[in-house]
Amino acid sequence: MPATTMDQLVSLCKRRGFIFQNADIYGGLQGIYDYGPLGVELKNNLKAAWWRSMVYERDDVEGLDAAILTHRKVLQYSGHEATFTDPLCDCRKCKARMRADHIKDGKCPNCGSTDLTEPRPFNLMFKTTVGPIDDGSNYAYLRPETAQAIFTQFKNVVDSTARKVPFGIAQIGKSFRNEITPRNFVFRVREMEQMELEFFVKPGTDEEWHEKWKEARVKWWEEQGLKPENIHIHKIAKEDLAHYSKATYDIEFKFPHGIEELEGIANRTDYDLGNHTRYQNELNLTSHVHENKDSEAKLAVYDDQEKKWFVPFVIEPSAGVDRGVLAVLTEAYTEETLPNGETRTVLKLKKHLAPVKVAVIPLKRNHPQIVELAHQIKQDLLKTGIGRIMFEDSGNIGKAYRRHDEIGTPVCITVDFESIEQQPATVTLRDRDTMKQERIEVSKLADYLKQLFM
RNA sequence: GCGGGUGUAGCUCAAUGGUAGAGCGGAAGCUUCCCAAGCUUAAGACGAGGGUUCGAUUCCCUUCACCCGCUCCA
Repeated sequence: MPATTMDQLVSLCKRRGFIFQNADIYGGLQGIYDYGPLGVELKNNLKAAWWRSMVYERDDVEGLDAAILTHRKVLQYSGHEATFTDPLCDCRKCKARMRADHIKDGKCPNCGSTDLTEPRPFNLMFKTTVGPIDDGSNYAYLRPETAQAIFTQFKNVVDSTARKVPFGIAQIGKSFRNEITPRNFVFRVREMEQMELEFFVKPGTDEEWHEKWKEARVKWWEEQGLKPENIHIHKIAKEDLAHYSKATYDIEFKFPHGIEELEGIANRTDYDLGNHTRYQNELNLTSHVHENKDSEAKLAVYDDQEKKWFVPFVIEPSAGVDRGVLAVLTEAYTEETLPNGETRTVLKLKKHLAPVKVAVIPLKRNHPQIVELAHQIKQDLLKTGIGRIMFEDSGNIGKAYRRHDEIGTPVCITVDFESIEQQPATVTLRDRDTMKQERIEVSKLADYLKQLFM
């Protein structure tokens, strides 16, 4: 089977209502996309799976949903404001970062090396005015990552939950980056959604936890349907690390446009909590932090055994929701040739991700009794709580099946003449992947589906 | 941001300096209708703006978006 192309996915996404270009009718906004009727279901399902695995199934993680608008100081002390606003070059030799216009003759002013990166414009943060007066002084940022609020709320979460290290705080939400080149559909976008966990550990145990989280996250992506052979682990070279990171693993996936990052798992050390802390000198920080007289907090925990305060290290598994959706779609997209030569497009999504769980189809759409029974079955099955169940009466039965193959509906239920003529009433269940059918009593449907989907 | 390419209906494509045609899809209806069947009916497009021209979807300019490289990292 040929690899899925981006064009195939873009076309399917638009045709079936997964993802649309934002402001389409006005020409579109670069790097901004909207999720349509099926896209929102798929995305919600993916986020729910993450939340369940991160928060519900663990005993050491709490959730958070912080604001998008972000206090300037937060991003000043996080290091974002300094590194995200001007065209900058990095020296690969001494790791200094400098403004492009401070470089003379292509040499690093720090060490003289000529091994510099290309100038990169770092005006990556969106600003907006807060309050009615727009004189440029009252502004806030749209957060460039969800992580910072987890750090700034660290103490509130600890105080309100009595959590002890090791523990984590999970958050799903929108982030904004004014990317230079949005590209490759929803892979690189300016408004994105992240699923981030900041996991706080005792210094010294950080490397061990880093490994654990790497394994756990790969396993999770496999549970979302990504094939192991399409997943790669990439350890970031030291000279390429982000300003806050001691070590980073990328979980990469074979997207239609190439093998690229799906999730990053960084060891952020004590950099962030340290930077947002006022009394830094008392804490034996390992990171190089900026003096902070604006913060009122000591973002540290007390070690009862050693009788001293310490700043936890942070392991951060940070995944892109939009990239996740793209990856899952890429993997699920399948074109099969049927015996009669027809091509069948099937989205072989994992059941828990499928936007529509079950389609209920009347075999004949203008037969009142059949239609009524189909409606009734749909309403009854809704009570199972397995997710979206659709009443489907467009076209003929073959078209309905193909339509639901293409959007990944795992099960189609068809109400036919036998359903209304014989007792006990039965319907047919059709499996998306095998196209095989079986008859089942209507009274047993709910239990059957609950078992299948839960 | 730089270089290259693309832009015709929801999707895939066609034609043309004289204002557009198809397949599929979508809508309504008929058909005891189980894998894109058949029949009937109606709907639907030249990305946007400007210029040249008697006349532009076609030529030119600008712009917007997408794709491919450089870049990148959720």
